Formats: sequence, C-alpha cells, structure tokens
Amino acid sequence: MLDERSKKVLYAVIQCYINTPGPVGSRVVTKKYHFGLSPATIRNIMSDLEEMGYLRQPHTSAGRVPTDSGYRFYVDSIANEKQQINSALTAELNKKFELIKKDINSFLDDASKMLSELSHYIGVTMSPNTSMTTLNKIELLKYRDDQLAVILFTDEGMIQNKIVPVAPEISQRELNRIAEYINSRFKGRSLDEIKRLILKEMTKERVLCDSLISEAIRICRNAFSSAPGNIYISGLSEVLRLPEFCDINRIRELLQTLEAKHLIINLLDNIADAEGTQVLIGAENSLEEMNQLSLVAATYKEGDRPIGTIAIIGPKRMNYQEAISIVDSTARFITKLLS
Amino acid sequence: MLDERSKKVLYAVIQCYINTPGPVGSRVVTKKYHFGLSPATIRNIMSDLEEMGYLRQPHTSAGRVPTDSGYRFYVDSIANEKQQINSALTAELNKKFELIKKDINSFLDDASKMLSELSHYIGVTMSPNTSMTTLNKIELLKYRDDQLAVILFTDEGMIQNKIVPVAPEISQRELNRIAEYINSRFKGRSLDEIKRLILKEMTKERVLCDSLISEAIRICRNAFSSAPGNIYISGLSEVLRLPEFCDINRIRELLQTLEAKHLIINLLDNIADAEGTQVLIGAENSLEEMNQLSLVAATYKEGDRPIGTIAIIGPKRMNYQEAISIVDSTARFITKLLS
DNA sequence: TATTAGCACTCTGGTATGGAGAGTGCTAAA
DNA sequence: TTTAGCACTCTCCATACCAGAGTGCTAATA
Repeated sequence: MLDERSKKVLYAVIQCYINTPGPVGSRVVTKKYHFGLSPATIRNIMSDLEEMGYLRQPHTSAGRVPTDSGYRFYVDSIANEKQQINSALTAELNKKFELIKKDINSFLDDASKMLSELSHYIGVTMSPNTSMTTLNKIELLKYRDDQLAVILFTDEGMIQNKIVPVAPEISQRELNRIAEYINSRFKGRSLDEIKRLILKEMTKERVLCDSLISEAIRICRNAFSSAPGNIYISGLSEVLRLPEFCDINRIRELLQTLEAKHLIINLLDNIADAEGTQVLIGAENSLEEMNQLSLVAATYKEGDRPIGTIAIIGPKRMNYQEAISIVDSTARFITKLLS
Repeated sequence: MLDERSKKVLYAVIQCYINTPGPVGSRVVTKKYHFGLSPATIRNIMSDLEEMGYLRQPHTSAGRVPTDSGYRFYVDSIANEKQQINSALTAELNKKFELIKKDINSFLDDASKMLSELSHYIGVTMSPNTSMTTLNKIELLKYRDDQLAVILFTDEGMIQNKIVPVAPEISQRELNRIAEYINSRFKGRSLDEIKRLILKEMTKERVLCDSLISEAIRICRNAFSSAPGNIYISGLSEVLRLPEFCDINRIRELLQTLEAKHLIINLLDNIADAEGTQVLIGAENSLEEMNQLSLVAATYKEGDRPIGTIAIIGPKRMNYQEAISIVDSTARFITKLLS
C-alpha cells in the first residue's frame, strides 16, 4: 500500500498535470506544494510511484505523467470524500431552467449544452430508454387514408409519434376502440413489456383471423417497435481547445465515433444500471477511439427506476472533482424535474 | 472577356487544383492537358489570368491557385452546360430509400447522411420551414391536469408536438371543439399565416372576455409559436480528411459555427427562395467562419412552393460538378417523395 | 537511516543553415 | 506569336546546434 506521503505526492502530480498539461517534474512539485522536502526526495518518491504503475515518464529525463491506474486511484479517493454538491451549480441549474416548460426531449437537448458549458468538455444526454419508459396513454389518429399517426405519451413526459401504415377500411372509431383497449390494458407498463405481451398475443390470436383484431395487433407491433433513443451531444468545439487534441487524426476518429450515435448509446446503456456517478478512465470504456478520453456518467430516475443517462466526455486529464459534481447535480435535477 | 484558350487554361488549373491541392505550375498543365503549347506560353496566359483576378500566386515563383472569382467563373460555366442528372445516383437514392416509410424528419436525418456519404463533404438538411408548411390537421389532447399536448399534422407529412399549459377546468370535449374550429377555419393555410390571424383575433376578442374563447386563443398562440426548424448535419469527420483542415483553430471555428445551428438555419433560409441549385463560394456566404468553404444548396418543394433546403458544405476546392449533381438529384427526389 | 546537495547525462523544442526542387519572369531567337 | 534558355526566388526538408528542464546517481549530512 501507499503511505500518506506518497499519496500526497501522487495527488500533487495529478493536480499539476490537470492544471497544466506536460510532464511534471520534481522541482515544480516542491514549489507549488510545500511538503518541506527537497526535489531529490520527491524524485525518489516519484520513482517509487512509477514502479507501482501510477506514474510514467514519457521519456528518460522528462517529468512524470499519471497513468490510467494513477487517475483511477485519484478518482477513487476523491469519491470517498463525501461529495459535497455544488450548491452554486444547483442554483444556476434552477435559474436556467425555471422558465422552461418544454417536453423532455428539448429539455435534454438544452441539458447537454448546459453540461458542456459548465464543464468545458463534451456534454451528452440521452432520452429515456424505451425499455424503461412506461405507457401513460396512446392515441391513434387516422392521418391519411392508408396511414395513421401513433402518439405515445409516457409517464416520463415524453411524446413519441410514429407513422404506421393502416388498412384503409379501418375507421377512426375503430382506432379509438383499439386505443382504448391498449390504454386500459397496458397503462403503466414499460413499452418493452407491452411489445412482448403483444407479440405473445399475436401468436395466440393468429388462428382467430378476426380482421379487426389482427389489424390492431399489426398496428401495435409497429407502434411499439422500439425507436432508438435520442441522444444529444454538445460542446465538440470546447474540447478542441485542449492540447491533447492537437492531432487531426485523433479528432477525426473522435468525430466519427460521436457521429455513429449508436456506439455512444450502447456505451451509455451499459452503465445505465450502475448506482451513483460512474467514472470510466481511458481504456476502461469499450470504445477504442475513446481510449484517450474519460467519461463521467450518471443516470436520472423516475421514482427509483433509472431511466436515462447523462455524461460528460473529456480528456483523461479532466477536472474529475468538478465534472463529477456537475454530472451528479444535473442528474439529480432532472430526476426532480420528472417527479 | 476571356478568349477560349484562356478559359481552357483556367479550367485546367482549377481542375488540377481540385484533384490535388497545392499550387499548380505551368509544366503540370502542359503535361496533363494537351494544349499543344509550351510551358512558357501557358505561363503567359496564367499571368494574364492572374491580372484578371481569376488566379493568384501564394508567393513569387510558386504555381497558381484559383481565387474566389476564378471558382465563380468556373461554376457559372459548368452551370450553363445542361446539367445531366446523374442517373446512377438517382437509382441509388431510390434503392436506399425504397424501404423507408418514416416521417419526414427521420427521413431528412438519413438524407443528410446520404449527402455526406455520396459527396464526402458535410451534408445538411433542414426540415420544412414552419412559415411554409400548411396545416393539415390539429389535435388537442389533454395530457395531464394542467397540460395539453398539441399535435400538428402538416400537409408535408410532418408531425409536430408541443406541450402547452392549460387551465384545469377545460375539458377534453371543449378541446375537441377548439380543435374542430381551427381545423375547419385554417386547414391548408401556412402556420405563420395562422399565427398572424390568431394574433389579430386576439386583440379583437380581448374585450369579449369569454373565458373559453380566450383560453382557446391562448392555447393556439402557444401551439403555433414557431418552433425552430430541425436541422441535420452529417459528415463532419469526412472533411477532416482534406488537407485544408490541417489547422485546429479553423476546425474549432467551423465546429462552433455548426453547433450554433441557428446560424446555419439563417444562412440556408436566406437562399431558400432562389430557384435551382445555388452555389456560394467562399466569402459569398454571410458567415465569416465559412469564408474558406463553399456551399451547394437547393430547395425541395411541395408542389411549386419551396419548403425546405438541403446543402453540401465543403472546401472551396470542391468537386462542384459532382456536388451540384448530388444536391440537385436529392432535392428532386425529396420533392417527388413529398407529392 | 532518511534526506539532501551536487553533478553528469539525456531528451525536447526552437532556431539557424544549407541544399534540392519546382516554378517563375524575362530576354532573345525562331 | 510562340518558344527555348537562363537566372532568380521561394518552399520544404534535413541537419546541426544550443538552451532548458529534468532525471539518476553518488557522496555528504542531520
């Protein structure tokens, strides 16, 4: 294990590095943090820390740089300190959103901008996962002769609409009956569950051959086919300020990854179950293109159920303390807003 | 004016430059294009072209590079050639979209990806401008006690929904009456027009103080408050391949501009009226950050009315011929799809 | 025994230097 | 009017060099 003094030096190096990029040397550490030790001693300690894998030297006779394990150690330790929620931040969130009475999707769009503005990194928000959201009400509206619009209201305040082809002979009255049936039968259940139930029903009813029922089931199957969740990404230009993004190819890779939104959705879905604020450092996330980046994520909830994820993406050399606080406050804020 | 020979040399220089970046010299021109002239003669012609402002030298004793006027001349001339629509492209468009029966917004999202994939530049599509779209049908659905959902169907196949606060005492039956009234009175009119008419009505009715009517008007005002049009931008990573994007600061500026979507919306709105495919070269567009880029745009229509804009954004050193053809075909395709 | 001062060594980053290569403009000849 | 020839210019690249920062090691010190 690490003795107290070594820990302090490690934190000092990491904090130095977060403030100003570039290898940090022993002299700088002694100057900025007053350990009452000479550079030579610090050098010895740093050499030990290197051996333990928390620091590394880009090249001989350069200062030290934190490794992924170094960051991990650091993040774990600041997580242990009781996280004091930044009240100024919460106030600002309240101020920014007090006037807003939008549906949740435009709200999440704004929230991603917010995340990025506050952190100066990339802000990401995802709309509630369809497998999580629960049906509040469905409306089926005949739109054209052979098309109908499905309007899905969820308990979380989302409105989804979808165009579904329909047999021309079905009347609005019949659609209303179908909608009523669905509402009475499935209200409060998750969309995924409803889809499953309907599929089961379908196999059962096939023998019946009642044309209205079979049409209804077809409509439902379409209506509840899971739409990919929306994802909002903001602040790309922010991170380009950072010196780690000096390589065009890396920028391109990152942009490519972020444009392939399903990749990010997957990534965030995977951590959606976890409790509290998650931090993935460097290669801890599954996307190779994001090996050089870190991700701070949290879920927002409806009641106790986590239903969606928000995150900040930034360099490994990130101000974790602040990022965690921002993500955490924002997630809580959204949760409160939903209830 | 320019004699035929000079024109050919100008085109040769521009095409050379489009194919391979970097100043093009007289020798290269004679080698690639067989004018039957010596480098020295080409040099003289190029010198003339420079004097006329179509070419310029990055520095003495370098080859020549096209100026904005040079590109303009070139683009105008290829526009005069009867634009043969790339039938292979149209076929591909048909193939890619034949299976798709989505609402127009997800379609436009796909279309922007398409534009960028085909051109290898940035693809932009905008959803129909609310001032242009016409009301097909409105539905008002009580959602919670103090909120109602407005569902707007437009003739162009768009569905907009909005949450609007409402007095709790208003019943669904009353909402239906309001919706019916709006439908009967305003169907087929543009949303902007409706908004104007309602505002007029409002000032008139204020004296009446009938609470239902005033509530109805309040609802409508909210319902028709113009939502900013959606805009879909794809292919950022594509353009980073190009050598003109070697400067990080320029990339950041560009990203910043593209993230401020209202800027792009304005830009495209301004050219929405124009007939045919528009080309804006370099500083011809109003955004300073896009001075080094060109924009090829066209509108799609519903009947004769142009209702939305699509575009390709790329370097000034763009394959205009191809870009114009792609934008043109895609715009026509969307127009056909809407009818 | 733990810490420190001193020193030689190493690596980076910026600046000066010197062709090689590509292209031009000009002049004189065809 | 076109072309060949030539001197000149400018960029790009590789090389060399130096200052600066930092290390590791050794020997001295508390």
